[in-house]
Amino acid sequence: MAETAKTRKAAAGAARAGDSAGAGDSAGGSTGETELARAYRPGEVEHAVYQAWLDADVFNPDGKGSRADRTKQPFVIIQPPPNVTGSLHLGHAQRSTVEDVMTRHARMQGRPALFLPGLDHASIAAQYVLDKILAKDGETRQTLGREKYLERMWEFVRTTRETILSQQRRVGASLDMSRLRFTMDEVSARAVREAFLRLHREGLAYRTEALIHWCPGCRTSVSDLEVIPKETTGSLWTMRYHLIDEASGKPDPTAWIAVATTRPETLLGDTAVAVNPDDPRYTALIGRRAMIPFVDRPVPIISDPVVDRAFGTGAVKITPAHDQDDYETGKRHGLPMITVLDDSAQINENGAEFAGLDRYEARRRIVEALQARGDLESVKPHEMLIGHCQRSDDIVEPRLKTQWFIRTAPLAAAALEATRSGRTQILPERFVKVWEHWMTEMRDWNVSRQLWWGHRIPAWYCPDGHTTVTADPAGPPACEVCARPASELRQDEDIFDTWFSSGLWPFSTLGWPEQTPDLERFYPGSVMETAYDIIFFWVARMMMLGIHLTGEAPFHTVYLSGLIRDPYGQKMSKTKGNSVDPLETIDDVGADALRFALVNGTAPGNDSRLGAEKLENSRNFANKLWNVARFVLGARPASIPGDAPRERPNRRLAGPGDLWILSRAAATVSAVDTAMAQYAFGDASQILYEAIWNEFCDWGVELAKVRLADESLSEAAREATWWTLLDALDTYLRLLHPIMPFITEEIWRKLPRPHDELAPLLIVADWPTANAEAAGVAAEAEVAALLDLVRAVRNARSEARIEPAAWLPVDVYVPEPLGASFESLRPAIERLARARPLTREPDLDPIRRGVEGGLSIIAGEIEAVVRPAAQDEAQEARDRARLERELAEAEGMLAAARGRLANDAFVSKAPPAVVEGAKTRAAELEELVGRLRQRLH
RNA sequence: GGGCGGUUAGCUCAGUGGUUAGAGCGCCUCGUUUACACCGAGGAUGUCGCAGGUUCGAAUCCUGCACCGCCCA
Repeated sequence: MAETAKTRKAAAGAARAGDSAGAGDSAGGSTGETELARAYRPGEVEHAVYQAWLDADVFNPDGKGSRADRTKQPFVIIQPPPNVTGSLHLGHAQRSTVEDVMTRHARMQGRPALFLPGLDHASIAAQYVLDKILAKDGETRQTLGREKYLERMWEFVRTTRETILSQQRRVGASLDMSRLRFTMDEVSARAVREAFLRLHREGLAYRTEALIHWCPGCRTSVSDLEVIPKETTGSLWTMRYHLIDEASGKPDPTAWIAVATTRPETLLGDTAVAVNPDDPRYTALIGRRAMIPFVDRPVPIISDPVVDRAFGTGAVKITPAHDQDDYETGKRHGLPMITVLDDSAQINENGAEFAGLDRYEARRRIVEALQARGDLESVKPHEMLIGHCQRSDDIVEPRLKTQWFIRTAPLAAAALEATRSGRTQILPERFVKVWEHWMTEMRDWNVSRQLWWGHRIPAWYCPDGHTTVTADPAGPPACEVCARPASELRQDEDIFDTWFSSGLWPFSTLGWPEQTPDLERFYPGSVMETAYDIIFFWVARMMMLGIHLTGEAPFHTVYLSGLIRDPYGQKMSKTKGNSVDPLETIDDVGADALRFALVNGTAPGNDSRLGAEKLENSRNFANKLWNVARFVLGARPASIPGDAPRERPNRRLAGPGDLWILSRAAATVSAVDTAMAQYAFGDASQILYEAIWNEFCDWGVELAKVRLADESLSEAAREATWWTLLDALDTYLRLLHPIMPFITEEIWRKLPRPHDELAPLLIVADWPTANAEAAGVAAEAEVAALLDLVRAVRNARSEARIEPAAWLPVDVYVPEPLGASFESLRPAIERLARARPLTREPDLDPIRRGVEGGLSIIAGEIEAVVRPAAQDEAQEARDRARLERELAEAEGMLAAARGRLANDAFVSKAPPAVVEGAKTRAAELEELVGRLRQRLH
């Protein structure tokens, strides 16, 4: 690429062609002319900049444009793979941004930085979406059949995949696309098979019949986590089961036991009635039998301490095949387990005359029939929690199924140990408690899904019921128990829970189980960034499987992001219609503004709201940066040729304002470093916002303007000022680059480069180090004092309602050691305070005596008088009011300071530095109060 | 029921024991000083949810309470 070649030449010290031509070549003509557009137009910049990164091959840590130091610890973020079900929302954009900020920061620090992209097949979600699409054509999964259905899925996924990847590019994510992984590609598939094989061999994967959560809509089992309990008002029906007269073996029409239930239809599967052993009401009935209506099944009346005597009648029906508690009770008492619901939640053949009915239709008819028989005692409204499918919102039914499970106890213990020992750190820390609780309570993980889109479970069964598990995609050659040939074996119909492959993600993406160079080098990764709502779903599983299968925790830091909400605090969702499309936003305000808005004002783990206002503010910030760059580039002294390599500012020739700028920039570097080290990206963005806007633009540039235009200064001095602006701008661009990569890159490429700058692009340029020489120089405090003078004059003028354009005489007393700085900055102070003539008095008296008819200025130790052309009484009164207000404020603070110092406890117990500070403070206030009083006398 | 978080300016939010509690937006006054009106100058606005406690000192730490939200059962 032309730009790269050119800058390399420049780096070698050779003269190069003008910036504008070089930039124009690669910026798609947007910057063909030397001048920058008046306003920043992201649409004209972003594509070209992204292309420049791609062309330079800098996203790949080993790419030809990479400047990574291979001896440094790599920085690795494996991106949480978005679902291929549709398009990305703001939450994705937020996460991509945060991940990208970290990656870019590490890259600029010279570390090999890998930000690995991926996509998740999301079985259940994808099938849910595709089924809806198919339904429009009157098709269903079943009518198409497995093979055709999967063809359609791959077709669907090809399109969404492109959408998602292009969105990632628009956001500016510096993903290494050469390492893109999909959870359904062969590398991932191999990892899934191998992981399962190992777990099975170790007895950590087992197959058993157990009660699982069944979603009739999705026609699959789902894990505990995918069931969302919802508060619902249902009914509590109390019905009578007639006792069996053991003599005749028939139900006694006059004797019954009343049981209460919220799901009458399950009575078809009842195999017992249970009471509490300590419940005197029922002691006599224990051991007798009751008749289940409609199915005419005699069942025992058993006693079990789990029965809550206070619930309903104190006697409960037991349906082991359709209720979690009953299942446990059934196992304890050896009760038969009768399934009465089929896959679609219709009553099956065990349901007598109700067979074939939907569960709720069956419920209605059963209640009617009970009432007709006189066996319905009562119906009451009942508040309860009902489990809904996370995906389809159908009411989930507990059902018996033979499924594969992962034994989680040993895995969870190891994961817990990793966080407790500090090998993996969870941020923010408050989530540790949640994590620990979850990890200690976890139940075995049901991984079978009766779906088609996903990794087929690599288990084969022979007619004798033996199980053979293999990692060979072709299947086993024969049953490993009885050696029956492959032709007689049948593969498990089910697929794995998507989170099973997701749990392998940190290493399957790097080629595991093969010991690839990537795995060797990039595993374990650095940071896992994700939203806190999938800490259990995903982080837990990555930790468990990662530690178990690789022996190492998959990352050293888990950074949990908050959720993005709309301006009213609502979760964004497409169905609510309040979701914000990241691409539309980028079209509106640019990717950088979106990124800034997503990071600014956020703290790790805290939800944040995003609305038009914030986006606008961010856009304005981008524009501000653009314009200050425009100014700086346009202010180049004529004595510096356009293609001159950059020089470090000459500190001996620089003015106090210049030193102030450099000092502030150095302080910003330190502050940003501190924030970045704590993952406080919101802080970093705020620090930069304030440094660039409130310091550099509002004061630094304004001071520099005056010097640049000052013909009385030497050419070299003016050049030093300009190089100072460039130096500071360069520092700010570097610091801001991780958050706002496009605009900073675009501006940076227009800056003259120093001879020793080796980076062709900002993205691979060095992260700044705080310049110790520049930090905290004495000039900074002196300039700050003089800027206070300017502020005080402006304030007084404004409060006195003097027209801003008027130039007014100002007499000022400036004590030492501020004199030299004052003289040096005099032209700037004149201009910024609209003070002319600005007369420096050698001592205070003439100032104080001359107050009559003027505005009194007290700025620290500097005092001044502003003389309006013709001061009227009203103006004088306003000025007096201002001073009185200032006096009252100062007196209040002085009283507080004195009070503190009068307190012996404070003086004796507070750290000496604090006491010292308070003394200084009190003295200053005393002084100020004295001055104000004098002015007001 | 258990846990976590929140409650700070009109709104949205920063603020991990130390001067006078901040920002953006909004509000008021003023402004074509060519970097920027996507701007500039100036200004007003707070019982830091409530009640106790610890401390020389509390928005910040502790206890309790209220309200809002989330997670888990």
